[in-house]
Amino acid sequence: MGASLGEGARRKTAGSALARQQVLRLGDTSGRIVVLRQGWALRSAMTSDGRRQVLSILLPGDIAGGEFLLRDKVRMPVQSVTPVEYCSFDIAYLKEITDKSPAFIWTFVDLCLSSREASEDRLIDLGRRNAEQRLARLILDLHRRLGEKGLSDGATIPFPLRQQTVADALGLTQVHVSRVMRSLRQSCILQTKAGQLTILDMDALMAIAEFYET
Amino acid sequence: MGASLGEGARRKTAGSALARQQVLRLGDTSGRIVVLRQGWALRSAMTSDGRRQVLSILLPGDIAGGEFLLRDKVRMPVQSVTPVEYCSFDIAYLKEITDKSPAFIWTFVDLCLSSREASEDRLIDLGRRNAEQRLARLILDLHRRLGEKGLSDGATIPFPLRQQTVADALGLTQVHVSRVMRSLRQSCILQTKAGQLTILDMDALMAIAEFYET
DNA sequence: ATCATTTCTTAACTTATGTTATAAACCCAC
DNA sequence: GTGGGTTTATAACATAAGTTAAGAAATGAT
Repeated sequence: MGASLGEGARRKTAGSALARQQVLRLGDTSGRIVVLRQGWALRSAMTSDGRRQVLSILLPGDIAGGEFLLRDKVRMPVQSVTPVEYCSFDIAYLKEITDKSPAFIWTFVDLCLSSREASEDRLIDLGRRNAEQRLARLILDLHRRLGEKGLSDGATIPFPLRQQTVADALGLTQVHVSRVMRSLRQSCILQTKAGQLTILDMDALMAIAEFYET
Repeated sequence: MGASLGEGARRKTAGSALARQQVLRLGDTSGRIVVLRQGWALRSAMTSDGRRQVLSILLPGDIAGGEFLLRDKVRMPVQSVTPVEYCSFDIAYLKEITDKSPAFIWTFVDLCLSSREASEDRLIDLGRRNAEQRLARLILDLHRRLGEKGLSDGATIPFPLRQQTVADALGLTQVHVSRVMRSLRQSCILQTKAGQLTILDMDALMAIAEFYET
């Protein structure tokens, strides 16, 4: 499972994990900020009766452990989708940095706020949009984020997510995700092949996602 | 509409509004942090086809404008439910404070993170829980928050929300909220009267909300 | 290549929630 | 207190999404 976290007071550590591993376990004592360097991961929660809700899909550069300051235990576990590489900082290290250059902390506040915005956008999706809209928006969001990181190839993006994972992110079932994907494929809006997803009709996808009309 | 915001560079201003007024308008230039002092308010978003999603229900002491640092325009409008009183700080003022006592900023970071946790909890509700569970959790959440602020009377809390508002918060319709409330009333789990809500059977409500079983 | 496992597809059927409509209850201004 | 607007209750009906199940396709290990 790669170099593990929480082994003493090392300022900065690096680690890696295979696909489908728990990277941060529920209840782990963390005290560290984890940054994903390579690969895809999920931050998710389980309900008491075993349903899963994916809270965020993590791409390279994203911060995995966000609760570090609020609580000493990991509340939302993180698991790898693909093989991943990550690094982590001790929180004490972050505090040292900000003591030296206080302005830096605002970058960090921005990060917190923008992750809140992201989760509120998902809230609107789950509360007020149907399955097709939710899927369209998820794909466009991934397309944008991957593009910003130089990880997309035009309209084609890597897409390592299982349908069950997409379902857990969108508050749907795997069967329904399959239905909606079929519909989008049959409308020639998108195409999937070998872990890649291609947007064939960006306008149509954006229309479904309500990215146009005011 | 009370003393308005953004009238020059005043460090701190106070204001008030009647019930059902826009307190922060979409697109307003804000640059200020608004703290609710009295009354209830809503932070909400609209979809392009006019559906509303309530992102958070604000109680006295809560921060209304959260986007101030990320963007100069209000993205999620805030409207009063009851008559409200609020005060606001210029962001520059916050920066001054944190320059003087840098440790204070961590309180602020905590605030950001805990509001993200709150919205992620809602995300789990909307993605993976049914209408009855969502309503039970909303009521328990309000009961807890009001209790912490000394605004509840044992099992009885003020409840100024319209069913439509509850529906917009839970991703449901007003009609369905009415149905679920009836069911909870008929099960003698709760009671509503004159803008007050009383939890008659806390155990049953917590069981529905999945606050027990692991 | 072959087998085992996982994931995806599809169909038939069920259900929770949405929609529409109407009447009753409530609230407030005069 | 009366009257008009808002909010809630309820019913009948519609539909998006869930459930279950079984086979096909993809993936991974040997």
